[in-house]
Amino acid sequence: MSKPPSHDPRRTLTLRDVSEASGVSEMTVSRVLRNRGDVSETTRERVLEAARNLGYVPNKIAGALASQRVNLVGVIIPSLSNMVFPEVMTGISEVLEDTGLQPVVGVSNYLHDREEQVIYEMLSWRPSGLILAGVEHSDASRAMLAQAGVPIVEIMDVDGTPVDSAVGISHRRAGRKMANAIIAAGYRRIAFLGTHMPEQDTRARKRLEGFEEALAGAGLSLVDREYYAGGSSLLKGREMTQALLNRTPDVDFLYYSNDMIGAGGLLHCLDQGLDVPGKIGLAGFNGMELLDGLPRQLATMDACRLEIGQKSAEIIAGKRPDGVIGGEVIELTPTLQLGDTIRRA
Amino acid sequence: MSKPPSHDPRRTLTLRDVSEASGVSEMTVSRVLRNRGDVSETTRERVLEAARNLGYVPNKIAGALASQRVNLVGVIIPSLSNMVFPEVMTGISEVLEDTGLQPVVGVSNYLHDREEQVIYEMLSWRPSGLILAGVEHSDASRAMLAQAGVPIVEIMDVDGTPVDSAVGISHRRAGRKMANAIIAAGYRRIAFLGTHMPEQDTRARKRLEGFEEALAGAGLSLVDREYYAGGSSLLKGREMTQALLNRTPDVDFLYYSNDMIGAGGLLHCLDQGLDVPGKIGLAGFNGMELLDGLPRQLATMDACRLEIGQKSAEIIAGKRPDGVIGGEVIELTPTLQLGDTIRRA
DNA sequence: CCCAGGACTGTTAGCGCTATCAATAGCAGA
DNA sequence: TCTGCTATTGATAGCGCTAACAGTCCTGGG
Repeated sequence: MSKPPSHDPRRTLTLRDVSEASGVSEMTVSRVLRNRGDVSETTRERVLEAARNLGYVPNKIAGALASQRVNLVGVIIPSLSNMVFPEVMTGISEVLEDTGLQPVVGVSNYLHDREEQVIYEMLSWRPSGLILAGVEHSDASRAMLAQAGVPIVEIMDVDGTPVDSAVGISHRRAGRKMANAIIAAGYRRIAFLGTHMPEQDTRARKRLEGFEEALAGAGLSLVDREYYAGGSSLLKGREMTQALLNRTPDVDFLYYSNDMIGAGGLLHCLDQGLDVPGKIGLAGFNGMELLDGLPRQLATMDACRLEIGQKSAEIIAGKRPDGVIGGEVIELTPTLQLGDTIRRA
Repeated sequence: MSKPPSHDPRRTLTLRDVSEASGVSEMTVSRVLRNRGDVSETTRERVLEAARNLGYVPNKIAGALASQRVNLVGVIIPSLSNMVFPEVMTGISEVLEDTGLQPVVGVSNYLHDREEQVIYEMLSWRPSGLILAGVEHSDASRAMLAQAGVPIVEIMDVDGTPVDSAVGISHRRAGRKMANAIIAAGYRRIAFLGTHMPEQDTRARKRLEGFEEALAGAGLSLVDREYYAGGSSLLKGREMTQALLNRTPDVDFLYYSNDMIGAGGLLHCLDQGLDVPGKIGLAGFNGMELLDGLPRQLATMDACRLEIGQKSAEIIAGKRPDGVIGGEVIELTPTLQLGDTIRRA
């Protein structure tokens, strides 16, 4: 295609190489490559051709240092395999796409220590903003975030005090809402199945807390609970459900901490020929579209993942309509989908 | 906790601030913070305390520019919602964890143009290496990669000519293997259901090509095919399967391009009371553990995702046992799992 | 008591790019 | 012709950090 580069191939190219090849100053090359400032059309073309021929790729490290601007936005999530987060990412990318900002993903594995490291690592690249899941962080993390001097958006959860901005839902309220719907449908012997969550998944815990609160309000309490560790899958859901049903055969509702294990439970119940939702109801959390094709539609609650991603990115990009600068808390309202696993009035 | 910082809070902290606060030179601070070179224990502690009090976070941009070293590894994948890639990421992170390298994810949305942009963007940060999915790239992309001067690993697929190293499976061979198993089980009227993949998913296409090759070798050809666009889900699988069965009721095997739609198809067939695998067999691709709890285990083929991630990271980290430097091609062999949806001899 | 050598700390130059301002040219209006 | 602008290009000075080398001080052997 293009002429082979004439420079020493071992050395990496710099602006100077392009400048020499095109006969203008480095500054002019820089202007052309960034599309900034006035450059005559002829010069522009000459420079672009030289850059193309050489195969020059700018060094953003130097550029960022000189300009004190970095077009990166750090996104810190607990896990990639959770499927919730890829969808949030989609929302983020969507919005950032036409802002010149680029998301950079870090994974904390639900560990606060690990999160702290990732925050430190990210901040050391001086990103234009940081989006991170949850409002619970180590003291050191909060201190770093508060000092960072860039917009910080905590997502997924608004039950707590954010460092700066926050976008999410109230998981406590979500739990209450689900509980109320279940109670309203006449279920009384309700059990919970979910992550073993000492510190792990705070949001699941908050949902459960809200759930139990609402039960208590109706004079009820959980008749049994079953925890598991590790990734969620259909199989896990089946196993847990079987275990629980063996132990407490007379439950009439199974509340799962997420749709995946809920779906597993549903399959198990159907296999057993149980009357769903007549004798036993089920509900999960998350509104996983993925699972739409199951024999029955699992009752669930949408966590507004896409919207959370979008709104958080808008905050970072300074795109919020009202021109607010920081400290904004956006609470979204999850919709309850009764599906086919909670009986209707 | 710590004393409030005494510097102007608007300005971001630099080494100099820590140096002044601790009464040593910037260089010594740098040494302490990077844990490099000899520093007396007392000095070290003094510096660390000063840094902690101030809440100093090093500027890696400056550091990278000065040292010409960047501890970042670019990973470019087509999509996060595919579930295949998160698992690859897990393998990568696992290996990079104790090398001081940090993965940075970019998403190409299965578009070569977009991929080219992401490659350019990533290379402009001068990462220590690049891992990217597939061996098909635009000419410009290949040129950039070849010039980059850092290890490049193309993953998932080895049917093609990699720029540098590659780790993956032969999708063509995988398709053939599956076809042969299906033929051996006595199925004859075989249909394909999968992504509408003009350019989209090259690997799915290669599998199909291999599949059809093997059919042809046995004097067979696909009796029907059904394509879809968009993300895969159980529901999509159901719909496609229904459409295909309506059109061609006498098929005896359904070969899906991935497990998710395969699972949807399986649910549909079971709903319809079809005799699986007696009258009709099904197979997918990917070995999604996620789906393990389905009523029947779908026949599938493991794509070695975790291992691909690990091996590719090892190459970047220079950890390959044999000390090979580059240009290594590692072909992994996917295992066929017959599950419950291909009849046994 | 002197000096080699180790342990520790400091000084000097950039890394490759961009912000800023200066310089030059070209051209219309006074 | 001179002035005042605009359009275009260049020169200079860092951005915050680290590599490389240059001390400085102290210790033990001769």
